[in-house]
Amino acid sequence: MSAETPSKRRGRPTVRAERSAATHTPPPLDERYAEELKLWVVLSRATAAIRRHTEADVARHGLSIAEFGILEVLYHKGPLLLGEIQRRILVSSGGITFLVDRLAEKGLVAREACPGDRRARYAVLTPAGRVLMKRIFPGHAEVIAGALAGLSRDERRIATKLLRDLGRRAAESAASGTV
Amino acid sequence: MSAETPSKRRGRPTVRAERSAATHTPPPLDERYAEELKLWVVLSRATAAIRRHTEADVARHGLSIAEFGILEVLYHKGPLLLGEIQRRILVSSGGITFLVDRLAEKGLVAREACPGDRRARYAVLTPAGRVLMKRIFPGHAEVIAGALAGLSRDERRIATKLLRDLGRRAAESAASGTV
DNA sequence: GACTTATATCTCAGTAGTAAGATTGTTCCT
DNA sequence: AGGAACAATCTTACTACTGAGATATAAGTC
Repeated sequence: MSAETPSKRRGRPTVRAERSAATHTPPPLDERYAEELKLWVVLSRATAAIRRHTEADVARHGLSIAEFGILEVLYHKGPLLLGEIQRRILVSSGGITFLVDRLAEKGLVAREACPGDRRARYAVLTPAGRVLMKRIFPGHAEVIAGALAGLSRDERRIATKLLRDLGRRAAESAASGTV
Repeated sequence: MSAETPSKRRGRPTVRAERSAATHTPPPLDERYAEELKLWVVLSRATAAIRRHTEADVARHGLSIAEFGILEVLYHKGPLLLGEIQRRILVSSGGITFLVDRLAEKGLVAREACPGDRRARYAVLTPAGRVLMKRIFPGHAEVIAGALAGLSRDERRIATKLLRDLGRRAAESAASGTV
């Protein structure tokens, strides 16, 4: 309910709004969960708005969010099995193969055999990948911090706690379905 | 940092973890924005977890989230111009055409001419669409409420306020790019 | 050691969505 | 009225990603 872009609405006769309102029979009373629905709306919207910031930032370097996510996790955690990355960045099994392929083509990531298990492959950052992350990660962190600047430090702390609880519980009650 | 699925890890020799940790040179100090990054992580994760609930629910009726979003906004607001829907559910201009086409094929939505402006089209719920929403919306609201049950009523209220502020500000500072 | 079950990744077909530009229509200005 | 500028939707080509199944490997059981 706050997504209305101001927009000069030049070519828009006012007939429309009236009509919109006029023929509408009021919704059946689903007031019961109004507050919950509202929370879900603001949660989705906030996430989408911030994601637009992060997408725009990584796009400047020719990366998608998912690609950047892989680079970031490798940058901070070191070599990881493809499946481990998959669980962290929440992408399908086919997706992780595809994404690592593409990062490999770009020369940012390489696959390495896993000594103890010949089914498994590690993804590792190449030197070029590491250099790239070193160069762009700090700016990315700044973009995120900027996008979160609508809250004070204390508010951010509270939000973090609430969202952690919320996410944990929601993930638990979602049965089975990761892949 | 909490996405590790427990998983019985039967076929997984322990060699791997050691190696992972061993060859990893510690990340350069990006402690500066650690709290902000954390908030962004829990925010994304919570949203993703809840979205999985909502997706699973609407999929039972053969709908995608975007399709459901259109039906819902029409259900609650009455006929709307395609552009208005687009701004509300945050999809590209091509996307809204595609989605309304598909809902029209399913017989849930129809296009109607706009009396005052022949470029514009209204989307309206067909009787079948209205019946469907009447039938499935309450259950959907319940699913959402259930997914949010990790927070108490007071916590939800606080979260709503914080997220509204956060989203508003983040949307403002994202220049231009809606389409 | 053969068999069953589980795991890790990959392949491939299909889907949902985006982005850029085309088309058609509207308003403003002279 | 004529033309410039702007707006709403649609078209088309493309991309990222999903999901089901395939392949190869591993571990536990008898």
